[in-house]
Amino acid sequence: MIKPAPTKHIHCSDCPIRHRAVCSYADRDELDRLNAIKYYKTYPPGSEVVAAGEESTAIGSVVEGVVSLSKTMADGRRQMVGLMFPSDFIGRPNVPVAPFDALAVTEVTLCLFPRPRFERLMRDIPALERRLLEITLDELDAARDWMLLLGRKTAQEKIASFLTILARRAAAAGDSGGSLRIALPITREAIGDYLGLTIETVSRQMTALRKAGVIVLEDARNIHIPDFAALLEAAGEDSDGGLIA
Amino acid sequence: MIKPAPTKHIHCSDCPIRHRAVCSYADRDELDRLNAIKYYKTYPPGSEVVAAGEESTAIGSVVEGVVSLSKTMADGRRQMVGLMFPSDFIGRPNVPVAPFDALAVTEVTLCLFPRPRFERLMRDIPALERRLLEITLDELDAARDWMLLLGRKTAQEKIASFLTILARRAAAAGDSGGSLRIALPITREAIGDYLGLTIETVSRQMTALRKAGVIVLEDARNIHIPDFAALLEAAGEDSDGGLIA
DNA sequence: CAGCCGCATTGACCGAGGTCAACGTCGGGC
DNA sequence: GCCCGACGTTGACCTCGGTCAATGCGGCTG
Repeated sequence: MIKPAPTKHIHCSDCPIRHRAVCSYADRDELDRLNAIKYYKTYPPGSEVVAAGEESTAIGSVVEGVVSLSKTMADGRRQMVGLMFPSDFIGRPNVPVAPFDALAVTEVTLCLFPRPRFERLMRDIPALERRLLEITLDELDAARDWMLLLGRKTAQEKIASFLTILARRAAAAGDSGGSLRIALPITREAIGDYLGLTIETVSRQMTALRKAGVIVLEDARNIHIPDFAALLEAAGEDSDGGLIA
Repeated sequence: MIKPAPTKHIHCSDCPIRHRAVCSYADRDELDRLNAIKYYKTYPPGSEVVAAGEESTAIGSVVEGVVSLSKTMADGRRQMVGLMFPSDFIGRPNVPVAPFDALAVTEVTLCLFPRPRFERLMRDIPALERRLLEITLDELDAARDWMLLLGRKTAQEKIASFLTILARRAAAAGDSGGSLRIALPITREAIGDYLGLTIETVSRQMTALRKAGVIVLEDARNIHIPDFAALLEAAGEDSDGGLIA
């Protein structure tokens, strides 16, 4: 059994991203073992990573692209329940059957570990399990914010909130420095599924925010934000939270 | 350091409930140590367990009563993001400041552990951490179902879904055997906060379900369900899921 | 017992957002 | 270049659920 060591980030030697779950512990030998058994897989945009109810044989993280997790009702109504960006972790340990669809929104590359192997490592390495708990708790927090958005915010507040999330993510990814620009990775339909709205309402509220001067639409997929505080205001959020908060 | 043992449920000797997180590992000595440092605290109905943004000094589980977790916007709009029943775990390890209000809905008794002590034990006992990961993953799944409900279901489907959740919980708690009766633990206002609706809409849709014969209102807080399949149908859920599913 | 307060129900009305349909725009293939 | 299909925008209309207000219904206290 591996002795737990103080958590510390280390890059997998041959991997383009730092896996949030897998690479944040300090045992070098284990890292090498992990590197040996992982593999990459690429999905074209729009393709299915796993379908709801299907058995998923691998667990891993997003290297490049965007993956949406969504639930669909019998009559076709759909709600997105997760939007995963590079370094996000996908797959539920110990439960092989997926409770939602995972779709490649853009072209996607995943870094995957065979499920049984990953689960055994998780059992052997407490630090890995600890990291996974952290990630899951973060996701639960995000899910709860999302519930407030879905249950109580107006269409315009939903759109503005969505944009603040993307803006913060872009800022955190190091795109800060220049003026604030957001590249929307997803279609209006996917935004609607994310926010519990129709495409028409998404479109109308984007126009409304543009006319109010809160956002500038360079084109349909690229947005400039002249005043982040105004966007926060429109999102109905406590104005004290800055761009990084 | 404690050797991880196969997960097995053991009752804390002097505790009326089986703590999902704390008591599901097999080391007897550790259990005794845990028992030694826990304490009980009771809250009157309507009182605050912790307020959003406040530091929470303890972590533990519900022994008796119901606790709601909810987020509030600046203008007073509120969305419930969790409803905790006996044996549910409350408090986020490693993050001392609560991101939501926790309110005692009924009279509530909690079984608590001082935060620093609990966190140290978590680090020492991998099985405890593993159990907590399981719990958090379950809550995340529930949160995602809840998102589908908030984002895409009609008012009537929301009410019916809420009743199926309570019915399943009641059945799982061993109330099965007789005919299906639900005792609503919360007010119409709290139901509205749970479902993203107003009290008036909650009331109207309850009436509508009653007139449709799906439910029978014994009084405002006690509901009889003559046909669970009909309720599932009204909830817009895949009919294949039975009462226990 | 009266009076009151908190909770629930019901009705009348209205508006935010869904629905249906037309149109614009862009990009890729023949 | 032309056509076609995917994506996005805009308009007209309607419906579901929110808002405001009145009423009912116990339970509790003076």
